Amino acid sequence: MSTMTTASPDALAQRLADSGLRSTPQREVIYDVILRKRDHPTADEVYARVRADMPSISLATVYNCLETLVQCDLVRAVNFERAPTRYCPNLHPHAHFHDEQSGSIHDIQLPAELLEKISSVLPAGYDAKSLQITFRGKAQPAA
Amino acid sequence: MSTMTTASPDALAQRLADSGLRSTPQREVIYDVILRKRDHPTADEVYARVRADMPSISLATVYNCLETLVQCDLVRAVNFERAPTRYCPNLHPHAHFHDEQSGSIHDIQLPAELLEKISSVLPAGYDAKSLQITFRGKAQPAA
DNA sequence: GCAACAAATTGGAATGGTTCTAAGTAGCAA
DNA sequence: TTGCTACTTAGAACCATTCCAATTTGTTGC
Repeated sequence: MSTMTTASPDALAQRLADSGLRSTPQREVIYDVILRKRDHPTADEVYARVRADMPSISLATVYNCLETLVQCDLVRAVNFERAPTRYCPNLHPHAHFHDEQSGSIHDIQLPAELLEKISSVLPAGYDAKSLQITFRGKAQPAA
Repeated sequence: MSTMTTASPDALAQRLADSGLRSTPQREVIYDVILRKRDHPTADEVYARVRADMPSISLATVYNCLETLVQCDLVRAVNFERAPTRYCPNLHPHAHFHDEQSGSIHDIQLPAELLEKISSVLPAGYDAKSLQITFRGKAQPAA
């Protein structure tokens, strides 16, 4: 199926190959760690999780691999304020809700219809390649 | 008139007083510099502009004063990716368009109706205090 | 399998925007 | 004045990230 947007673990080698890159143990474990727990870890958090499986990995490699995964469109990098970059395995278009109390990030589904409406506010001559929508506030844990 | 959202230069002293803060020459000149040229300068750019009027000011003070102005809701701080924070004198709700070629930021007016629609996608329990919308792409200079 | 080349990883140093700190200055209150 | 507090200042510290130079790993052609 060619239209899937959430890649399976195997997709990694393929995507890398498509870009002329190699599938390495480091890239595999990092990708795996991000898919396993579908939250929004920072590079440091990824580093911590990966070291459980691969204690010898370096932080520089974590940064390098995350950058590679972002280039290959396998994960997305998101920034909130000036906090450390977070990495997001959700490749569908969506907004983020940043909970100020807990610091946690929640994905917010966006209807395609709304995305169109938002893009349509751009004046002529503006060609948007990407759109980032971030809410900030209080989120009560869902019952 | 109590509903104006773009403050006049005089509003500075009032707003500061409301928060129990003093109006200082440094705060005045920084606020003035930001209102004068309505773009999205970084702290460094503000520092450069302010030094024309007040050569002895320090960068730390520029950061301090900008922070104060943000607290008093006289300017807004906006972040793009991990680039230096920019300061925005436009207090109306609006989106930003980040032109990848020139690096410049353009304000995009948002209809109130659209803002409501966007906020309405939040599930129950999510209480958003602020909303940031950023486009990224190519902008042709308007004719 | 081996040489040769390219890609990837590594630790540590460097970078750069921002914040912190401790000292000095300035304005207000008794 | 004497104090008190707010504010400014220079420089050090911070910290996420990137850079660098050296090594390791993988791949390709023989």
